[in-house]
Amino acid sequence: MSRSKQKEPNDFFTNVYEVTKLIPYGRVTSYGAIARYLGSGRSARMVGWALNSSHSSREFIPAHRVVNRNGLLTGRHHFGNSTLMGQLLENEGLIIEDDQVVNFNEKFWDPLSELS
DNA sequence: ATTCTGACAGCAA
DNA sequence: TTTGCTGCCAGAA
Repeated sequence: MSRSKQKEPNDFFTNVYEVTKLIPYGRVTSYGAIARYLGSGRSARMVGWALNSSHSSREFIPAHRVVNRNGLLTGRHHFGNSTLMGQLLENEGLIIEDDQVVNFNEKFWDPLSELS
C-alpha cells in the first residue's frame, strides 16, 4: 500500500526550499536550524547542498537569508558575485560586517520555534 | 554498485 | 583562543 519507493513530492531538497522561503524578510537562519527542523540535525551540509540546487527552482529561494551558525556568509561565493549575498542582506536592513551578520542572534529566525 | 563531494556543526587538542 | 578532524546524509559521476 505504502508507496515506499515512491519518491514523494516532498523531497529533502523541496523541504529545504519550503522552509527557506518561509524565512521572513530581514531575518536569517542557519543551515543547522533548517536541518534540525527537517529532523536531521546533523545533516546541515545537505541543506547547503539543497540550496545549491535552489537556483534550479522556478521560485525565488532567499538562500541569502541562510548562513552558517556563526552568522558567516559562507555561501556568498555561490551567488555569482561574492558580495551579492551581503548586499541582499543589507538591502533587507541587516548589517554585514566582515562577511558576518551583525546582531545575528537578534536576526536569527529559528523554524523550530517560529513554525513549531 | 562504489566513490567522492558538499553553501555545516560539534568536539578534541 | 584557534585550528583541525570527524560525523552526517543524500545526490552526482
